[in-house]
Amino acid sequence: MFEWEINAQEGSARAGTFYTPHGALQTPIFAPVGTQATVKALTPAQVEELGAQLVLANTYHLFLRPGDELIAELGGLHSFMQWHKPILTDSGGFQVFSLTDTRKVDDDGVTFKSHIDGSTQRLTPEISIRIQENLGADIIMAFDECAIPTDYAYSKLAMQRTHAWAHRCQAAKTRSDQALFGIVQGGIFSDLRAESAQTLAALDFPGYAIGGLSVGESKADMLRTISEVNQILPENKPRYLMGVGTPQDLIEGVLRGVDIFDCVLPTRLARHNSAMTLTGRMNLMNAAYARDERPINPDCQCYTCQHFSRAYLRHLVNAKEMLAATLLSIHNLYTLVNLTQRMRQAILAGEMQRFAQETLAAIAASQTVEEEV
RNA sequence: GGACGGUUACCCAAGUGGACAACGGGGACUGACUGUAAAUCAGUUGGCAGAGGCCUUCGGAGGUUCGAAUCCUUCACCGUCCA
Repeated sequence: MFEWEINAQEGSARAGTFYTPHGALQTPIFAPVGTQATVKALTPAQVEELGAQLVLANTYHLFLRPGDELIAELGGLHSFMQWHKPILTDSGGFQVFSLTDTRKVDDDGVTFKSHIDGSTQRLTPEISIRIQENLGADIIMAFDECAIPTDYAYSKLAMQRTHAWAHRCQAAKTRSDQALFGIVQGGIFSDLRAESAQTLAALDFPGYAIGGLSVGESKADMLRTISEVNQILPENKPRYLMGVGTPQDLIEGVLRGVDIFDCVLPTRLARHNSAMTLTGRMNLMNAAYARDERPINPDCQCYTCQHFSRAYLRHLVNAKEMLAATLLSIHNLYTLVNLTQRMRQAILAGEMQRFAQETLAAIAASQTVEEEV
């Protein structure tokens, strides 16, 4: 179980297969985020139809509501949410970072105020693992501390804590049918990232995540950090870049050896009326689309683009109809999932460099146009 | 025919002598969003100029006043009631 094979490699880019109890992941992949055991606005059938192989859910949210023990009692997350392909649960570490005002971190763990009812809650590596074992995902994440990536002193402290917690997560883990991934931290600092990657590599996880990026640092720092970390992480394990991202980020990530991505962007943008394309975003609220009969992207094969005009989508968005969120979520997720599928094909065919160059050039060209306007 | 009440920007609606280009909603327009406290948040919404600024507005016309969306006269239209 949790065997990882590299099917093809071109430069640092890899096409691989990761075997889990709920099926094999053909990487590179983009995983839709379903924080509360649902990819917002979509049925599992729709998520599957657009080509997603893996869905992410969240420890913190499901622990607070409806409770991990309840989900275990009901047969686990797969059965509960009726998603029968692989699931990854995040450890709650990111909430430590994002719930800035209501948390207290110490070496043992984190005390939170619940965003739902204000009650005081506690997460530690052991509690996070217990929750994730109750949820029953195929891939579970070590409990980590994410920090503001440009603060050296704090990044170092958070990194050290993350390492100690990674040990404790391994020790607390009891199920053998779940793969526990370690998370590299260290902000944008080369020495910290190197230390973090080496320390975690020595712990021999079945997979590794790069955390703490795309949270405010520059794009150059993010890309440099990904390269540095992946040079150290073992090649014979999958690598997961957490919380990324945009089409450009996915291409740049794959070029630097990333296998798995997740991001809320496609589904959030969809609910906020924006359609993603490889070359930019389209705000469907804009009056310019009122009479536009074209699909969002004439080259897109998704359900939304195969059936609906920009004019109709603009109407749905404008009228605040729920279907707008569904159709835009399908399109946005398809765009990223399809991009990772095309990158896999390109790597298998030995054409990834060319594909990346062409696509990145098109993205750069569209951004230049926007700046001139 | 008479008595009251009303007419404010795209719509609803506050304002009853100076702090009013005019509260607040809605609508419209625009922007942001990267391991989801997010179907959210922010900005603009009389015209002109790169800000201070200038010009034109509160049903129409006229008047009082240093000054009017606010007071007076009159006309128009809408509503309720009495003949």
